[in-house]
Amino acid sequence: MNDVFKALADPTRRMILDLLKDKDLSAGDIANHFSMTKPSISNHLSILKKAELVLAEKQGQFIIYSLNTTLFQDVIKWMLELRGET
Amino acid sequence: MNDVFKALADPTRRMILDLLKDKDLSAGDIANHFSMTKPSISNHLSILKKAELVLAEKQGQFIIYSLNTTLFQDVIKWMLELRGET
DNA sequence: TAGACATTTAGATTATTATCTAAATGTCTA
DNA sequence: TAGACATTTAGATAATAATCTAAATGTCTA
Repeated sequence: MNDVFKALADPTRRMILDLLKDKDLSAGDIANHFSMTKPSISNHLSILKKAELVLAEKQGQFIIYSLNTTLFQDVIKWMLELRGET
Repeated sequence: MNDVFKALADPTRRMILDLLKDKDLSAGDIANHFSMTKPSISNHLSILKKAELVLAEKQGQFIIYSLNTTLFQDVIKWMLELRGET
């Protein structure tokens, strides 16, 4: 779960997840939402992908990213346990 | 919420929260659970305190730390929203 | 009130991370 | 198949963060 927490620690990466909530987007579309270079966004995407918070599917020359919230379950479980809500 | 995510990104700090789940502990008690110097743990505690994930109460020469899970609510809400469970 | 103890602060070092520019890779289409 | 476009990789730099030792601060008690 460490990769997940590390990935969530950066505000840009959390914003990317927020963007993907509404619809899947290409790397370029995502980058266009930020005042940051494409390689920087590409790096953030690779961190999110390594944490399995996003999925990447190649469609021709585009790579379409989508949200994967399955690991949120583990985080939520950990938090609820800390709250004593086993 | 950035401070919360930043605070949660470090495994030592998450372990400290796990420790405090069972009972409140002094800074020294917490430090004794780790193979790290007391100043390092003190630094981690200050980051957790800044994020409001722990509360610190002075009792004589001891400082007793306790878990504060109120902000977890915000994190859980954010995650559920991303999952489309508004 | 001197000394022991608990904790933090200060300052330095090292490791990690975020970001950039330039270049490489792969895909589409005229 | 040449060139345009989408994305990533490589390599460098700068900002953050984790950790340590040494010292300071505050509190208790003999």
